[in-house]
Amino acid sequence: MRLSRYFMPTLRENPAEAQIVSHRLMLRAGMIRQSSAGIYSWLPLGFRVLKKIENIVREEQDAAGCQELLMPTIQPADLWRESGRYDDYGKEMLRITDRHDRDMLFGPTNEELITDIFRNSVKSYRDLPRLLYHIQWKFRDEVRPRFGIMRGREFLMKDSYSFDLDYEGARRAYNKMFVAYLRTFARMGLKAIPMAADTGPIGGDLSHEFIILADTGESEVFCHADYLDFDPMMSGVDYEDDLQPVVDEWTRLYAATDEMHDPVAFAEQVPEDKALHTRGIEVGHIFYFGAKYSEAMGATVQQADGTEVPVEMGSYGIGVSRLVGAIIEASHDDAGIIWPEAVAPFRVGLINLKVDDSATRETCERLYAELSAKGMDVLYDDTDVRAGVKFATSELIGTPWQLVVGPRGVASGLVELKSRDGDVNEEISIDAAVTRVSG
RNA sequence: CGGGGAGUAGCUCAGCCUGGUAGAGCACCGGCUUUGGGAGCCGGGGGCCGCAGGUUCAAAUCCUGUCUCCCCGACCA
Repeated sequence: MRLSRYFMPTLRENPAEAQIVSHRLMLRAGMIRQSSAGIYSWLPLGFRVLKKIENIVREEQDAAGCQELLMPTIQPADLWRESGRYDDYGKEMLRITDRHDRDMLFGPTNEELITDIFRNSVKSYRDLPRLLYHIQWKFRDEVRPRFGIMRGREFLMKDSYSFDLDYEGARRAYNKMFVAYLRTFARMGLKAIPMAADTGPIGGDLSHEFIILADTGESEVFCHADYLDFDPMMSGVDYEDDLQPVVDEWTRLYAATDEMHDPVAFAEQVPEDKALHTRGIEVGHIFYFGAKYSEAMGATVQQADGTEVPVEMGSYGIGVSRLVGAIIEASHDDAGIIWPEAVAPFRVGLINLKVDDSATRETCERLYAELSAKGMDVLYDDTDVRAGVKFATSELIGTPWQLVVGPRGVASGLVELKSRDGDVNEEISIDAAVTRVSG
């Protein structure tokens, strides 16, 4: 993409309303614009990142045997009356009346809807288990939206739902999602730690929040420091295997958010030099809730012996839009965003330092063509502004690689290769640059 | 939902106390100069001063109401 043609309205100054770093940087980099409190438009740059994150989530869900569908944003109130949540949910639920005076709502989540779909179509234990998900916009009318995209009212969420005949089956589904989540966040360059979460009236130990550590996080967290050295990408996971050992390994050490924190257990289980007390951002939540909805809504299957039982269910969420902010919180510096490669809007920022110099321009055009031909996402800064502005913009939007082309280097066949994280900064030949960046 | 703050140009803000018909920097347009880290000079364009009502000869400024946004707290992916 040529920057001269790209819609990327950057801001030099910090908008007054943005307090935390991810919100500031997203506005400044031209990723989002606020429409109203907690509701945002995604501009091209932000949208690219959102899509990349969404696709990683999708690939890992698919790999775990979860099947994608798409449910509507607007739901009928009657389904929620069946589960009893229409009254329980309170003002967070955006209620709408259609022209026929029917009560509708903008879905904050989809348990009722998926249970309705399931009960209408599945009658036999032979059709179990099932694992379904969708990636859809949700709306929760938060009293006080804040932190930009991280705590908006409208947000993009991946939510999966499992259906099993019994607890053992539900546990297998839970474990699949547990492992899929570890891999999903790791692929985005995040260290997400599963932490014990409140299971509410259901009880048991099948609820975990996946938290990434960041000083600006909303929740206070306590965990064993060894988690930071764990490798979530255990090679060749087979989702048909028994995943319990993996889950056990990841839940062996102490990890809890403040609401589940037990200071005594923490002191007993974690040596002082390993005790980590910091803040975190919740990016995922997996939850087993048994027959809560299936019972209320009559989602039953017939067993081999002819008797009917309500299915055992669980739900598994990932805050897709929140992840955009969370990744920035976890990866930035004073100059701007430092994107992990997997989610970067562009892999390479190609900077032409002197657009009216023909040799420089030709080199840039050649690099742009060759990298594009290799399938690299390149943002080519072909605009006629001063070098300092280009560097500042490039660092603000945080492309992992920066290729700087100026007349001085071009004269000797060299360009400058820099990595946004500061690890690489060298002058190399044009051919070598293509190879290095494509690697 | 309780407490606090703010709405003036695309962005950051001054002007308001003490009413007299709208300003700066950045951004934008034109020109000249400059050109490896957010350039300089000259000339321009752009504002129902959030909205409604009131007081006054006169309101961005004073009064009342209202809407919106932000922050702290309680609540949540």
